[in-house]
Amino acid sequence: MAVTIKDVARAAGVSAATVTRALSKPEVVHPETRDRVQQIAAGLGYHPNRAARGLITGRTGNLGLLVPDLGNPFFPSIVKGVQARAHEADHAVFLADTDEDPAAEAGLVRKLAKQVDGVLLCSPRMAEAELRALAAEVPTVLLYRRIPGVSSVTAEFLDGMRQAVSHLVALGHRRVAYVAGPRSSWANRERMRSLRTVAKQQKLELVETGNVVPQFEGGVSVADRVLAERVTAVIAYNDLVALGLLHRFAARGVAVPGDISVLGFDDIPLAAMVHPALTTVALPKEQAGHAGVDLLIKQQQRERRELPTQLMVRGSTGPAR
Amino acid sequence: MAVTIKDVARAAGVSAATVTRALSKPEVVHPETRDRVQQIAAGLGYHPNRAARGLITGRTGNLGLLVPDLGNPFFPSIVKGVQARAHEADHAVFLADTDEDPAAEAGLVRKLAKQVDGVLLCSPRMAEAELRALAAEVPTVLLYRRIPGVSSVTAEFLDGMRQAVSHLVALGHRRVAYVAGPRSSWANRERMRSLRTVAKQQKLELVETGNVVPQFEGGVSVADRVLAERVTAVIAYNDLVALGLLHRFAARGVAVPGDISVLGFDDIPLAAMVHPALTTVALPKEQAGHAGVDLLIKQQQRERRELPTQLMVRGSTGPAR
DNA sequence: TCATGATCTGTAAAGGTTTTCAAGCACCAG
DNA sequence: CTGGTGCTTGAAAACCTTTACAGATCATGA
Repeated sequence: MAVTIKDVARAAGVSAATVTRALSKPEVVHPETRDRVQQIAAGLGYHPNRAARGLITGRTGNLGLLVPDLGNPFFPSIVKGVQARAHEADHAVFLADTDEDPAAEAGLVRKLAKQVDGVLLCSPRMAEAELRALAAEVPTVLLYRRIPGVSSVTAEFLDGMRQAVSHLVALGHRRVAYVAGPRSSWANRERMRSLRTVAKQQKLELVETGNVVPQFEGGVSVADRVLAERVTAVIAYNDLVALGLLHRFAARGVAVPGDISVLGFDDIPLAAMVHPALTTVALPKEQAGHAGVDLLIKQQQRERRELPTQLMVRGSTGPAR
Repeated sequence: MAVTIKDVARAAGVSAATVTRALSKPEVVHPETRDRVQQIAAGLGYHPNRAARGLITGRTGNLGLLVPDLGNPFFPSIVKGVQARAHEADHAVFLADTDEDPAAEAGLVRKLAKQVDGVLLCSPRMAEAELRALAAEVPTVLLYRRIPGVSSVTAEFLDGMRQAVSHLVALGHRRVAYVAGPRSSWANRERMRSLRTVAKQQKLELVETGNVVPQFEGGVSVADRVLAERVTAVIAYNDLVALGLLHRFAARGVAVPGDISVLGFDDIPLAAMVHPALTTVALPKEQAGHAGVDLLIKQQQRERRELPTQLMVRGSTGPAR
């Protein structure tokens, strides 16, 4: 049913080898033959079977991409970026959603491993040792996580935090809360660390609450505790949590930014759509996807790329009360 | 480098055939041999190369999934559903984002075709004839589109619209606007048709505006035109457009639902997070993904499944002014 | 003891492609 | 006319599995 290289060969009156060459190394075959073969291949709608090709070349033209939760709009943006760049490079992408289950991650990767030239692991919660073992089996690029000896794409968290804190300090805030994300998350540890450093530098008093699930509900659940701390501003682990805070504040009649300023992290598309629009530290998402694919395709091992961040000032932050 | 069936065979002192059998048809090999082989395979971390297997069995264990825009939260939800069910059935999924480009769709599918057992086409904008041609080449299931002779999963749009309109009529609305989506979209045509039918039945005066891009910006761009129509309620093509309306209304100081009620379609996660929360017709998303995968895996041709819809009444609709 | 059958295992072919190697051919210089 | 060179092509092997077929072993019943 499917048209194979033999069909083309027969139709063109040449051998399979010539067909392959006409399509992938056009310069080595006689122009006349080449044109005829190409024409016939196109006419028959022939596309090489990539699985068969992969078997012999060792390169499948496929990439694997693991994300923890497509429900968080941060990740679809990354997927979009990966997807776009992979497509440009004529690669297809396998997607797997681990549903925030670290235990499932390694297994999923190993199952994919044979079918791909490499995998992009997005914010994996996996233990470092396991991650390292995995990276030894399959070419791996980490997105938004960094461990020694493995390629990664991250963002300048420290600089992002600095922008955020400077913004708050300039608005007169002296005591702010941080709503922490999952303890096992590298991103959370990194943000926390950056925030502590910057807060100390800028003499900002920090109140840490959490840890919450990195979702809307997490923000809702911690909002009242934040209010009880009598801070004038709150920085959330990510935008989804910030939106949860916003939601609960609105329900309780707490004015934003009048009574309290709210600052997020990620800059998901949503952040600009709500009222008040969320001030947030924008992380490169599609670009991270692009960079990750580039690293993988160029087979660059142990390469680190750190992309810039940008504070997006919107309506949810204002002068301290 | 990768461990193949031969490695296992050698280590176990048996032939490759026995290894295959020990793993996929355990009942036909001697218990003792079977256990030994299985143990060694596990120890070596052997996983059959699915590409090679696919070559001979004709089944790859892969599914293709095409979506128009991951930036619209409606689609990640579907992807999540597909992904989850596919994984249960031990299938991997190829994801492709066409970026709302109908021309790219067919090409993408054809490139994937050889590597998958079937494709899930989500809301394709492709012309019906082309879609039909494609379905003849690859087992195909349409998600949120219906054409004769091709399996599909859709939702009860008509019933959803009836719920929505009844809700508005009960609140005293007599004249409402509909913001239409892309003209080429089947979903838009379907919603439009349902709405017209229901509006006539319930004596609701309908003002049609649009067509807008099915995104936040689309809603923003048409909001003022909607206000100029002096309607007391507006139904948007989808939630993203509704959020755009909400945004622009808030910016202009138009009270929702005080001055105008807003009703969406889809029930994306976002809808419940904004203020006022969006009243919307919930479409099954993850379930649609599940159903689609089931149809594909069971190889059911020309099967139609229509899932129920549910009006979610939230804060954005209220009594007519 | 022999034939029969059941149970278990190995050999070889197949699937679609790429690549290595060698062969065929035309052309040129000697 | 001969040997060499360069271009173009085909045959065959290889990639990793699965499966049809046949062979081997063993026990059973006659």
